[in-house]
Amino acid sequence: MNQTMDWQEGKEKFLQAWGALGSEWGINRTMAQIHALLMISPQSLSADSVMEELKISRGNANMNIRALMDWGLVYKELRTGDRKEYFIAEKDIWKVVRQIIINRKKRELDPMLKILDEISGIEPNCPEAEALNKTVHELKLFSSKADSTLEMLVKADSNWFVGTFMKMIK
Amino acid sequence: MNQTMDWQEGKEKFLQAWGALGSEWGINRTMAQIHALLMISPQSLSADSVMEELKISRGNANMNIRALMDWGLVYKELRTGDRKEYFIAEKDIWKVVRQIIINRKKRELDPMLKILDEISGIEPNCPEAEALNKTVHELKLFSSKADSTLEMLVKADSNWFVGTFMKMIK
DNA sequence: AAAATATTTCAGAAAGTTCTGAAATATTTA
DNA sequence: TAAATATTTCAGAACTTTCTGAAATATTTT
Repeated sequence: MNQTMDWQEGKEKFLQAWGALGSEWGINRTMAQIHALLMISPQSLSADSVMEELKISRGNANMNIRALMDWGLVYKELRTGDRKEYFIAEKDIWKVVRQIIINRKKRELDPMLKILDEISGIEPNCPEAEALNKTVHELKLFSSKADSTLEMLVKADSNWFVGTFMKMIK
Repeated sequence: MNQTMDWQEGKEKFLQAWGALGSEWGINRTMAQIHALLMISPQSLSADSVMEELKISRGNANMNIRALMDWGLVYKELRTGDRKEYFIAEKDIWKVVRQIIINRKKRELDPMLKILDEISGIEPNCPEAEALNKTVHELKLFSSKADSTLEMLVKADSNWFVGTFMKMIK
């Protein structure tokens, strides 16, 4: 019989999968797993709960929760009459993706555009220099387009995206 | 005086920048640098030239050139009367990006969709299970959309993309 | 078929990253 | 202000990834 998966097993699979995906994206495994755990938690969790659920040390939990907050993917939540801090993840997947785009764009695309500018305009006095110039020029065009596309995606809200953009590709 | 950068210096900056960008994307530094080197070379290069230019070992060069060929970003070129193999990079940046999308989609998005399907339909008999179901459901919707968007981008050719898509965001 | 040359493989070394756990610091309560 | 509790930091350990270089394999020439 096609026995339905139970919650515990589903949760574990999900944490695993999200952690693996994270590593492929240069986000570390634990950071991705903490994010996943918070995404599927109905309540906010304390650092201790995170440590226990994922079997990780206090230092590790602290560092990665902090990083998630820096990325704007996790918020602190204070409960009155409780000294601990609790953490809650952004659950709107579109907002999550948007935060990630913003962060990566800042870290990667912007520096790349800067360097391409610096390399522009080398004296084309040999085939090598010409080839370099050509590649740099094309990359600049492409990056600027990518840049404005991402800018647009970041500014657009979820509904606009689903409505307008998705209609286009039907 | 605003002295223009010379070719050697520009090349080095470019190789550095591309290598760094690669590591942020889970592509290893050397692989990215070999790709960059081939992108800005007017001629195809032998493994030996790559080794010498980037100061890397034969094994390293071989492994990463191989990986680049697997990704469809670099091709082998044979010269008549020469026993060595020469390598040349895909220089159309749009094709490069397309290959990368294809590869990453296969490695990441497809497995994620598969796992989300497996986790679907857990008995919602507690708030935890409900929250998991909700997250999984939303991720599935989002991933399918991302999937078809990428499918479209992959099928579209460069000109279509620049014309239609870019006009839309003006 | 032997010599010359080119390519691939892979074990161990080097480099890079992530994690632990205990100490330091900060904050709240009594 | 001292004790209790919570959070942060960070040196070294554990783990992961990447690289080297020499040996094995493959290919071409004589």
